[in-house]
Amino acid sequence: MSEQRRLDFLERYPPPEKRGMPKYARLRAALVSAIEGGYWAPGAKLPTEQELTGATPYSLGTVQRAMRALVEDGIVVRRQGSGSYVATAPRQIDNPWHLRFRTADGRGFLPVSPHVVLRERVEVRGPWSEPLGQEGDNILRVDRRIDVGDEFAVYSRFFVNADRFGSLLYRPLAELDDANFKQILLDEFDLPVTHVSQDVRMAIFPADACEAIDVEDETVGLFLQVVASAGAGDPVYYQELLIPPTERALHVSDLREASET
Amino acid sequence: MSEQRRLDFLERYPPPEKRGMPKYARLRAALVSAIEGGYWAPGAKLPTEQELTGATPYSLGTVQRAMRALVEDGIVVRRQGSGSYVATAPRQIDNPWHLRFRTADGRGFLPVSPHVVLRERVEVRGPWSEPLGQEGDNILRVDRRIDVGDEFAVYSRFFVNADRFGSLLYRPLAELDDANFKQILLDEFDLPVTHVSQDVRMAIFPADACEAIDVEDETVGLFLQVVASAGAGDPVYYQELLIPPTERALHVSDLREASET
DNA sequence: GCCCATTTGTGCGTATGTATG
DNA sequence: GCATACATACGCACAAATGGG
Repeated sequence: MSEQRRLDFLERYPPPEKRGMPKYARLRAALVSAIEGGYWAPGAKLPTEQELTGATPYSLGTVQRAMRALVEDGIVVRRQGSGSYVATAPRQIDNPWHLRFRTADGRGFLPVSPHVVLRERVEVRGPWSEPLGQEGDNILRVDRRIDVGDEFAVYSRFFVNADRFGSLLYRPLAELDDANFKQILLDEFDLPVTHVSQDVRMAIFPADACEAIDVEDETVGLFLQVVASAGAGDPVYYQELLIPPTERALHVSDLREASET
Repeated sequence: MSEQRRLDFLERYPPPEKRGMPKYARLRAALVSAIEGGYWAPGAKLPTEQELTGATPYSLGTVQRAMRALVEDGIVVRRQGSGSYVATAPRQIDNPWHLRFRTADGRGFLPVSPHVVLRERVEVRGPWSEPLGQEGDNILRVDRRIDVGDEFAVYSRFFVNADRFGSLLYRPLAELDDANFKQILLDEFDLPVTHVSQDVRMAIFPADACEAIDVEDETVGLFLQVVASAGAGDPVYYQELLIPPTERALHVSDLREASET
């Protein structure tokens, strides 16, 4: 007889009931919530497929598809013949704004603290125009100064299509300070950001940015361009990051590449 | 009656017959080969699930799993009620050495041409030691100068565990010039590189690297550190790239993030 | 070394839902 | 309305790895 494992996670972390959301996605979401909420500690053994199919309204195939997705996320490790376990170093699910700097020991990331310095519609065209479908001034730009661990500051320019995501226009600025835009997209627009394209080079920073982040004019630093998309071909935002010279390394990806052998 | 679609791709692009390779992976590999080989043009309609299950030794579930993997790769687009199509801008499958620089128009990538300048065992420890499991001098280092589109050169330091991948030691250097190490890992060791962690910062280049890539001493440029893993927690190589100042943007990722909402 | 229960991995067949044209 | 085609879901069978006795 196998050891009894906790199976009431569905009560504590109920699966979302979004209309049209498939079962495997609901189960996956519930498991993610439970793991992030500490229901199972890192390294803990998860219920077996049998237990999950028995104690939940999900069939074996559905359970397996949800678990496979968690493995691809790096949240769960499965060992044939042994069991499924919470990954010991679960990857950060929400890497807000794609801005993570390594700590000195290389293991963690420095805390970031953003605040909005500008919000406006833009009519000029730029690298954002094509991916976001600019027509006239339907582009919303949000600039932020992002303090990184009391060491330095990064300047961020953020662009979305105002026709699609106009509700951002009417939020108070303070609310945008700490907003995880990915979370907003998922919660309010049901758009999961799944693809990220990032280009990096060195560049001379413009005067306004230098002033905003307290570096001297004409500073040369890292220039990062980000296009985030929902699904394979639906860009939802474009972002530019100006990172002054620092010893800290910017972590640009910890992502899956090709899938399933 | 539906239009007859070409179904002899399995003869022209036979699925690999690796022992223990699951069917869905073989079908996926065959489809990838056929698409990359031009059997179906971008935008072309692929055979339906029915046709595939009927004309191949694969069941519906297997076909669907292979197709879903292709969608996650961005190689195929599926539309319910319509069909499956080759993506019009299929992502580059093999981004050798993670070194791709945008062309001026931002659409393509500059050609790269590497050649080996050094191959040796190393005993000193470094950032590669922990992920690769260094014990004594069991680390193999391969340095290369990589010319990028006749414009500039990048210096690359590459590290693997010699105990695991010792066969690299005995290959002629010329053969390593153009080697796609990912392909070697897949073909000879059955190890698909699926995870890539990349950190970037600015750094002063050491004298030997400056000389090798024809830039002046003490040059400040991009410093990129890469850890590539097979599966969630099996690092297979560590790489450092020294990129001198250039207008060209380095493309650091076009990868999936979270999966299957 | 072997056997055996457990657990995940793969594969097949079927049924049903839903979007497309 | 209708046939087509992808999407989800279920149930079953067997293979393969694990871990303990």
